[in-house]
Amino acid sequence: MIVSNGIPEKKTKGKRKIEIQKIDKKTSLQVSFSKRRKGLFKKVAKTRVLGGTDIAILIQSLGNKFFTFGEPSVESILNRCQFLDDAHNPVVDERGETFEEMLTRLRDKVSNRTSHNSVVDEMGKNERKFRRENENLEKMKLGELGAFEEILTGLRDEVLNHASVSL
Amino acid sequence: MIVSNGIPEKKTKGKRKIEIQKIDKKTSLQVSFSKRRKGLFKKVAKTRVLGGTDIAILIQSLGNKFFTFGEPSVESILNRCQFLDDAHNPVVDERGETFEEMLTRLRDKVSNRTSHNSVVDEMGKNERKFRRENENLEKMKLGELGAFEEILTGLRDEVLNHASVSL
DNA sequence: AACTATTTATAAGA
DNA sequence: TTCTTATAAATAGTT
Repeated sequence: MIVSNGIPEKKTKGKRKIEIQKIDKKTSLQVSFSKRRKGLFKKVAKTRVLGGTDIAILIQSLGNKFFTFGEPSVESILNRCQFLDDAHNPVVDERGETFEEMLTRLRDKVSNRTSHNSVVDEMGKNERKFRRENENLEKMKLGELGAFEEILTGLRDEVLNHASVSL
Repeated sequence: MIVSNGIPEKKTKGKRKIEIQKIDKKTSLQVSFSKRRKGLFKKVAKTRVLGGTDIAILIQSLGNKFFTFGEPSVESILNRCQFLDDAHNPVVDERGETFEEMLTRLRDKVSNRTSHNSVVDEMGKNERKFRRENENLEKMKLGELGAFEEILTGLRDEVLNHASVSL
């Protein structure tokens, strides 16, 4: 900084305090967004490491463009949130079951209703495939899993009924 | 700040530059996370206003506790993202199908593979139930729906195979 | 949780 | 959009 006459010459006014309020001028808005988005993503990345946490962030800009950032991925974090209610407590259905409990019951129900393990195995295989291919079974909410269970068993019952055989 | 002998006495070492890396000490980690989470949420709120955007952020802490923040709401922003891929374009699968197209094909496929309309009806009934109870079928991405289709048809094929009948 | 020296982010300007 | 720079804002280490 150049000093003359004992008075510091300031090349710019530098950063100044601003009110946090809507910016009317469109170009200013876009500049502000661009800068702050960059800073925000940077801070998210740092906070993730320093806080030992996983973070997902999704921004929808004025032009409806989406900017997302997540580690390990936005998807994986959203998936983990699926079984939490708004108060971040584990979701249970009307039976008071958690997700894992319901999965176990579904398996038991199917295995008890037939001696043909192949059917159970196939369900398991498909379930694993479903899980593996989509990494998203956990995303199904309890209500969805209940409906899923009904579809599977309902379909099986219907098919067996029309085939007129007993497995 | 107290000054004696022309030398400023520094009460603390102040903020110091740190490496962005995993913090081993648990208490330090928690303090760092707590401070940064607060700062991050504050910045999200400011960026939202100054950038004229909608933002959702989800943090899963080490203790698996979730912290979320979103305006207008986390849910609403996630919903808007549901059918966009990572490049934020509409999702289509390897067939080039959209969600609705795949739904239609699934129905046709099932109805063409059997003369027993009851099976189709049952699937439709369950599907409607699935849709109605969860308001969430639309939420399933194409990949999930494909796997869902495979589970249904795979299970049916397996059952029919073991029942040794042809519908 | 509070303090504060310092780092980091950024508003305005170019 | 990118660079600069003075300043505002956040925060690491300490108490």
